[in-house]
Order: sequence, then structure tokens, then C-alpha cells
Amino acid sequence: MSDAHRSSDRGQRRAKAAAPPAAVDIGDLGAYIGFHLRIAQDASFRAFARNTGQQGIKPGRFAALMVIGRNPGIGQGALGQTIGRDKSTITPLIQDLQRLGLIERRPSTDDRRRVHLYLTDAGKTHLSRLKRYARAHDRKLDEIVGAEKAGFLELLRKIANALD
Amino acid sequence: MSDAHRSSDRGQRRAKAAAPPAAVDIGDLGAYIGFHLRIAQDASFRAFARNTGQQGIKPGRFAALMVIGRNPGIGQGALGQTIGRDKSTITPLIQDLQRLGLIERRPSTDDRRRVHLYLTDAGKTHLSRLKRYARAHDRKLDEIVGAEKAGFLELLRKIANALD
DNA sequence: TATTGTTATACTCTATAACTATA
DNA sequence: TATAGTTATAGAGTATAACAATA
Repeated sequence: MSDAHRSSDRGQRRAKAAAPPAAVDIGDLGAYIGFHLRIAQDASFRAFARNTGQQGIKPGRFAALMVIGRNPGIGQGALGQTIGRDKSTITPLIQDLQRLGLIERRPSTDDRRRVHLYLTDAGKTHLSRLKRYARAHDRKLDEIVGAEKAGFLELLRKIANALD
Repeated sequence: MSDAHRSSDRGQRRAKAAAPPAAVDIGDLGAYIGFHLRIAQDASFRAFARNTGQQGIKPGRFAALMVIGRNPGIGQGALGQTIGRDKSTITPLIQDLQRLGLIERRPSTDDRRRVHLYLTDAGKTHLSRLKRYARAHDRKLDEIVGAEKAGFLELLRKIANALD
């Protein structure tokens, strides 16, 4: 608590799930995997969002860009399934990316209900920039996790799969 | 895809981050700790929310009840710091819990700005019910994680701490 | 009838800033 | 001046349901 440039009502610095004030007892919570999963993800997400936010893109868009980049021509439905979101969630997301000029939508010629999604050149450029940030971010995580990375990822994957 | 009781527009069953359709390539995403952290947490949270939702309480409330139960008389600020949320986020949360009759707010006598939070009897009952669900949920996670639990938790804790 | 994507709508969670009342 | 909590407001993220167009 020694930071000068701080306006009156911001004494708490930043909400921080990881380090409760010492006096507070969190009880059983500390033994729950689910609880730690949540606060670790929260911290990781916020750290990443700080970077991508400066890039003018919302962190949730990253996965979408990534998938479109890897699967040129993918449809919105498949994209949604891949990143685990409903198609009605995909629509505004796609519109957003299109407005930013990062993707292109081409109507399918053989099935006129469908659209195919592609990265524009700007989208590709932007994606590689985002990937640099993602890699930097994940390098931090790698440092923390160290040699156990493979096992750690495996557990996370198992959790995601087992819990539907 | 063989489930009979399903209305026309719900063919996707449930948005599911864990298992992309086989044909879709997620690229580097699969190597990012942050990505797996997100989908594992997502799955865990949704599974838990399915249970607590049936109990008529929002999953985000659980941690708050837990902390209040363990720290009778705690103030809203400390509660917020403990669960990693801003005080302005705590206010409506507390009002909600109070409306449900689960907590009681007593104004502090020595500092009239402060309030002290306590579980009511109903709150205690409700909390133990929630804890049963949380334990059941975490038992599933325990099964998945198995013997590596200690190391796994340690890594999650380190992530949360290192990332501010 | 089923599927692709859109729209209308609504809910949860969250924060920032400005505020009141205390201290 | 600083702190505890409130309010006003906003925005991200998400989903369900009903819909139009097409298959």
C-alpha cells in the first residue's frame, strides 16, 4: 500500500481471488478442486485479457479466430460446437469480427443456408499478433507448471471430457 | 444423435467445449494451458451449476455463503477481497442472499459505516445442503484427478498466485 | 421435417465512477 | 482525507425460443 497515483476510491488495487486477507478463513473451500480451478482460470483469463484488451480485441474472440484460421471455410455451427458456444452466441461474435475486418463471410454455393468463414489478410495479421501474446502468456504458465505440463494438461482434458 | 425427446431446434444437445467435432482442427490451441484451463473450468462450473441451480441458488453465491459461514461478522469489503470481487459486486449479491433469508446483516455498533454478515439458521441449513452437492461434485473431480490431486491443486494455486 | 443462421429477449456476472455516511 | 457500502450505469458473455430460408 504505497502507490501514490491512486484515486481515492481505488484502495483495493484490483479484485484478486488468489490471496484473501490472511485473517479470513475459507474453510473447506481450500480443498475443493473446483474452487481452485475457478480462481486459477480467473487469474489466467484476466492476465490474458489485459494483453489482448490492449490489442483492441476481446479475449473471447481469440479462440474463434484461431479456429477459423485453422479451418478456412468452416460454418458458424461447427465453429460454435468447437469453441463450445451456442450458434446464437456465434452470430454477434462473427458480426463483430467482420466489422473489425478480420474475417470474411462467403455464402455457400451448394447450400444456400450456409456461410463459409475465412480470415482476411488483416485477420491473419491480427491473429499472429494475438498468438504472440498468447504464447507469451502461456510461457508464463509453462514456467509455473514446469515439467508437469503434460500431466497437468491431461488432467484438465479429462475433467472437461468427464463432466459433459 | 438418437435422442427422441428433443424439439426441433435443439439438435446440438448442449454447447460443449470439450469435444469439437472430429473434423475441426484447433491448432496450437490444444497446446495452450490457458485454453484447457478455460474449458475444464467451464465444464466444472456448468456441472456444478446444474446441481445448485436446482437448489434455487446461483453458483456464485456458494463461495460467499461459505466464507460468511466460516467468518461470522465479516464485512462486505473483506468478503469481496476473499472471493475476488469488487465491493460493488458484493452489494447486490448480499441483497440477494438476504432476500432469500439466508444471511443477516447487523450494523456495527462501533463503526457505523460497517455491517456484519451472519448466516441465518436457514442459511446454515442451505449451506450444508450446498456443501453436500459441492462435495459430490468434487468427488467426481477427485476421481478424475486421482492420486495426483495434491500436485494438481498446488499447480492451480501457483497459477493463481503468480498471475496477480 | 430438419438444419443454418438470425433475431428478440433476458439473465448472470462483473466493474468503474460517483455518491452518502461516516471516520 | 480515507473508508464502508450503495447506486447508476455499462458491457461482456451467454442462452432459449421463435423465426426465415433452404434443404
